[in-house]
Amino acid sequence: MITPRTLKGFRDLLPAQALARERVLGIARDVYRSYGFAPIDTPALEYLEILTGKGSEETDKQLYRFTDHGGREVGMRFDLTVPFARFAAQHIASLGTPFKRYHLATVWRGENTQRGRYREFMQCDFDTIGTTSPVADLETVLVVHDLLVAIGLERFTIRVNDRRILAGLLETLGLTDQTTVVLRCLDKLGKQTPEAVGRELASHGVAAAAADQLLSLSQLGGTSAEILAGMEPLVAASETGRAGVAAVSALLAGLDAAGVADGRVTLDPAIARGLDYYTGIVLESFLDDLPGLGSICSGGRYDNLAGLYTKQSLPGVGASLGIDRLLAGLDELGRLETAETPAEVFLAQFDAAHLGDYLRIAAALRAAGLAVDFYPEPKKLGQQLKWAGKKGFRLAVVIGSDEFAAGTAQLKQLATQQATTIDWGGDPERLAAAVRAAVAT
RNA sequence: GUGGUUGUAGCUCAGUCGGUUAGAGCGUCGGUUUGUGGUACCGAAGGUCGCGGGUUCGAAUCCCGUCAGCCACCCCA
Repeated sequence: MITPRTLKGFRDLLPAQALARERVLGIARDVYRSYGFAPIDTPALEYLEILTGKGSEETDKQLYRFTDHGGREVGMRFDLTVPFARFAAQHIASLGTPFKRYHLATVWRGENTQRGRYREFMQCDFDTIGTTSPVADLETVLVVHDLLVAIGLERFTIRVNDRRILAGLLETLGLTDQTTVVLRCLDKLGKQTPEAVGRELASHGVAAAAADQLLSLSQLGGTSAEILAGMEPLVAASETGRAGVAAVSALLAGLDAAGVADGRVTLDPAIARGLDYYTGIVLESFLDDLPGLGSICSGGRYDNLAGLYTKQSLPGVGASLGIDRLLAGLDELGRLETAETPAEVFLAQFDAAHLGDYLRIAAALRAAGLAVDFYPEPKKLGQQLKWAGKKGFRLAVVIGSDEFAAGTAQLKQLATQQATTIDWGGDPERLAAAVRAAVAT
């Protein structure tokens, strides 16, 4: 006998979990579409050379890779952005720019697992390429905001920053070639003390005076206006830095103009992002109640990514919802729905002699747009109802020989056990209309 | 990948200094006069004690390995 089991970091989803995931996927799809993003798909496997060296050394290590039966070096995608860059470079001639796409798909990373951190998980990406317009940056943040609101989150914060601000300071300090290292160090400020980060910077050869300036930039606090004011003198000597500050300032103003509530999006100079390819604005999103979970939706502007595959300039900006991490967080917060059925209506099989009537009724209900589960056995009604209640149906339709004779039906709200009797006179369409009204309440 | 920690019925756990057929609650299934569920009563099923070795007369209990979960590092969704 072979032990049934799954690989480390790979999971089965039971109906309740799969329903929750599909629900959020549907929301993401709807929000992305509402901004005009179009769906695409790409293969799970790519030539290894497409995937390596694009994210960072770390992602190269985490890449699932193998040699296929034809001797090709193959990798499994570890995110959706790098495959998209390849996709864009390959198809841009027929796509035209600007091009907006979304992509909901599974990715794989061979790293160590933890809560909300798996080796196989889904991402919900959306990106706009072919434009450097600040409007695209603004729209990216708006989409993330709308998405988190549509999911039903109330307590979340989107933190934004612009990499050019730090890049400007690094330029001023003559540390441009150490950008990646410095970014990684500063990214830890949420978890480590400034002193510890300062020591780590020093260990990488950053002079104390320079480290002080970097830390003071990253630790700027207060209102967005105060943070912006604090940034200006630090980057005044750098055109790049000034551009970054201006971009963030314009972004915040745009969000305000778009009606985004105060506090939903905050300027956080410490947000830097580990991936090498970001060049402009960066954003991360956190559940206020679970800061330790990490970012559930992150992104930014990357103006050089597609340059690895084409000479054509393809700037891009976008973000990605980590749906499995989000669901792990919602589960921990007790915010996941427990229904194990996608159907709202339970049709009891009361009297086997009326099987044909039940089938006609079920068909009429389905034709009316309702999802209906008809119980397959004429079991004791109590048992059928108990089963229906556990599965999470909203409404039970109970029609026995008495009801058939009288042309009535009992509609029972399973959550409250409240039952009402309606007349349908043997007309399945009338019954369907009544059931639809009952489900809607 | 490195370090730490945990692993007993579907779930949450108990198992005393290693000692005979491993327990509880919840859940599940059946029943409590053949038309109505979440409360009550009765009964039942369900465990290779993660897996594999070792020590021992004897191991769920000790040792080693391995797999998996969690935590930190790392990195990120």
